[in-house]
Amino acid sequence: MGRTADYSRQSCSIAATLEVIGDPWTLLVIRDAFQGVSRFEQWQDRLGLARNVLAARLKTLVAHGVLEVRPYSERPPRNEYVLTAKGKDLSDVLLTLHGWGLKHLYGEADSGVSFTHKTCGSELSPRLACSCCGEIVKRS
Amino acid sequence: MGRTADYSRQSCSIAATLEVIGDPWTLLVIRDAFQGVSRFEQWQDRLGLARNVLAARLKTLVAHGVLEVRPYSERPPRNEYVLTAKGKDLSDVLLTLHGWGLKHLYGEADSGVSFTHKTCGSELSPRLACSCCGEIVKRS
DNA sequence: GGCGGAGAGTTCAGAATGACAACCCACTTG
DNA sequence: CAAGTGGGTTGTCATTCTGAACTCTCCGCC
Repeated sequence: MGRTADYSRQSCSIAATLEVIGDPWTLLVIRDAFQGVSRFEQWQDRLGLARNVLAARLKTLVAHGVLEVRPYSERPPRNEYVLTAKGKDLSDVLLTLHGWGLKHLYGEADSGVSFTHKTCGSELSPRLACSCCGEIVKRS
Repeated sequence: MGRTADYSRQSCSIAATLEVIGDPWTLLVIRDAFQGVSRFEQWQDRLGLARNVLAARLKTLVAHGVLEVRPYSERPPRNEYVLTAKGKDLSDVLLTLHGWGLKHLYGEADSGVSFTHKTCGSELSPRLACSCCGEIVKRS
């Protein structure tokens, strides 16, 4: 479902990740999930995407263990979708995308969403650090 | 071109970033660019995507300033595509995606590609740090 | 000089998705 | 009891992707 592209022969964890979150709208669904959205109608209102596409995206995210279905009413059947631990780990991806967009697309301003680093209080502009030695990573 | 989805009304730097790199194949094109691929035929061989789609992706990446065209032959006209500074800044995005896939999809092994942190020599498993205070970011 | 081949695309037809709108079902509220 | 709400499903139509063939320009070779 989703993308027509078939990344399967890549055997690469980047391709594998894109297999999960690379469909159109998927990362925005996850972004909104981080902002507390958990119901069908809320996503539909905020994103304005087609309902069948949203239903399909939620289904595959659940299938991949990124979201979890949590029924909050039996009759009529009503579901909430909440991030699993696996899903919450995608915060890094979102923050990195946000950081790049902020730097290169919005000229450090006016980004719509923003994240603040609670510990130091500044607008978060993330860098990658090596989990082994803690040093900020530079590319060669 | 690419995705049918229209993110434009989102006014969010995540959506804006996805507008640039969210099309199918685009991030894999960039991944290969980091691994030294710079010519049409090389991408086509490695990714196995349709030639017209590759042509379209290269064109929009150039239009967005992620790649730069560099002719290396006048007659016949032959172009190379190389990452700009803006494009190179996407390394963080790739590394983050890689890290997530490694952790959640491949169980810390067998990822196809790998990145090594030159300074400390270990397999890189990146964390986000606050560029202001250097602390590893935790989400709330 | 003519032939085959490489590189970088472009141009089709046909298949698979995504978009949009309408519809359905089970309550709930006025 | 009629209208509204949440959460979808179904259907049709437009767009995109795929795959394969075709172009164009040069290069090397016999």
